[in-house]
Amino acid sequence: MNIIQRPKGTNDVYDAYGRKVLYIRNLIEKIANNYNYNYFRTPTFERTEVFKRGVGDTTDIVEKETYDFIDRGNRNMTLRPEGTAAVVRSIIENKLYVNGMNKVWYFMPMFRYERPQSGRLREHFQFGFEAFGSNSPLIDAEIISIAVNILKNLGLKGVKVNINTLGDTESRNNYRNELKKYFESHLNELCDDCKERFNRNPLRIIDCKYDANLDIIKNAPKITDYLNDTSKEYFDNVKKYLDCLNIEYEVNPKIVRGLDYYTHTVFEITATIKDFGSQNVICGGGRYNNLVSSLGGPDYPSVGFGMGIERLINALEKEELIPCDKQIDAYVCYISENEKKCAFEILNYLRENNIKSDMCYSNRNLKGQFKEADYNNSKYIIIIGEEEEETNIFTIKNNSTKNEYKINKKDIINFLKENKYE
RNA sequence: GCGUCAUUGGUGAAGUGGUUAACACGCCAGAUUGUGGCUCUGGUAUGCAUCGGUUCGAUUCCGAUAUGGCGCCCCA
Repeated sequence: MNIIQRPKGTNDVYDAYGRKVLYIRNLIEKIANNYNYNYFRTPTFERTEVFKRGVGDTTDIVEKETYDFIDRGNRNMTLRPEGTAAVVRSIIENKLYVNGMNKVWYFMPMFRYERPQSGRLREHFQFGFEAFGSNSPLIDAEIISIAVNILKNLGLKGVKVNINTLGDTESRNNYRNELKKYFESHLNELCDDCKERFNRNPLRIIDCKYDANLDIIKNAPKITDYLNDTSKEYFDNVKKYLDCLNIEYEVNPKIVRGLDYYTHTVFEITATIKDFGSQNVICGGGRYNNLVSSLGGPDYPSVGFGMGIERLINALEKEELIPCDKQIDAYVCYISENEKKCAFEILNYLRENNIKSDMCYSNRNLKGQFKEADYNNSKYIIIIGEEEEETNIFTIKNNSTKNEYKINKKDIINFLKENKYE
């Protein structure tokens, strides 16, 4: 075993990939500001119970995918497998529910003990948006529109929202009982997984990919037939508001989501991406009106979504939609060792004036320094020799046109700023 | 967790049961001067994921382990 090898299913982030992560993060931050959502962060690990009770201990995530450990104080801890339950815990502990509404976004690593694949890691980053404290279908539409907006801003085509409702508690229980009744007599026709689901979470049988073609699944009762009036009206309003935001969606009664806390609206977003394998769902979310109270807080309805960064970057790379070139404004070169100090001073002067710049710190000749300038993709090269140091008039070379200019020291900043996009 | 395929330098890779592991890119040095990118010359893996086994001899064959890809389950 090689200690230099990173743990299974984890990633080192550097160079181009790092720039891609920051590019997405910056965009999210901007959009979060526009929608007035506040930055949120929770600890990387929580007491295991937070996720067991929050996410639901019949879900696969908690049943077989959590990263659990016992700390030195003998406490059961779990590395955060998803954001929502952790944020909810924090909302309750800090009594943020007194604020009425809390609109928050996060960007945090998540951990799931799984067999890795591309777009599926043991440590992956997810960002998400959560809106607490409103029962209005407006906010469901807002949350969905944020997700759609982000994907469209990134340039993805064919962004498609698949939406469904699970109804309120009453509707959901009615439906659940009806499903149990329905499947009871057909139990032996189902796959082994579904037999297990029958006891724990019969809704998930509907979503089974293995049994999807069986007539019993196709003819199974539909949630839409078991919604009470308030649930039906709620769903209609969500759709109405999506229409008024011009968001394209498709109602898909099969979406039930793998997390137990959802009520009413659930949705998944896909996009058209070349050669994308089984990980084409890049965003998932929904409403979870009972989660805050089930973790010991007050009645505090909420809705939110999560998106996986690595999967998103995969998609953008396949569609060639993500910039990753590096660039600086100026690279300072010196002809001989004598001018090194002068170069360092000029460099500092540039940086104090918000010019993105650098110089060579090892003892390379001019040729080597030019190479460094190219490596850093510098727009300009400033050359300092004996003459420049004496006269304070510097040679500035545009690295794409190769034109050279003689510029007085006090005019350098203006020159670089004005000619930045030349 | 199941199935399946893979793993050769910084990167892309060729290749073989037996002397120095091809080629290309990249990188470094020099020709090269106060101006590079072109060209030329030279240098760049005591090493073929790891550990065992078979063998006179293994990077090549076999096994285990590790990691990665794809499919399934599930999910972001």
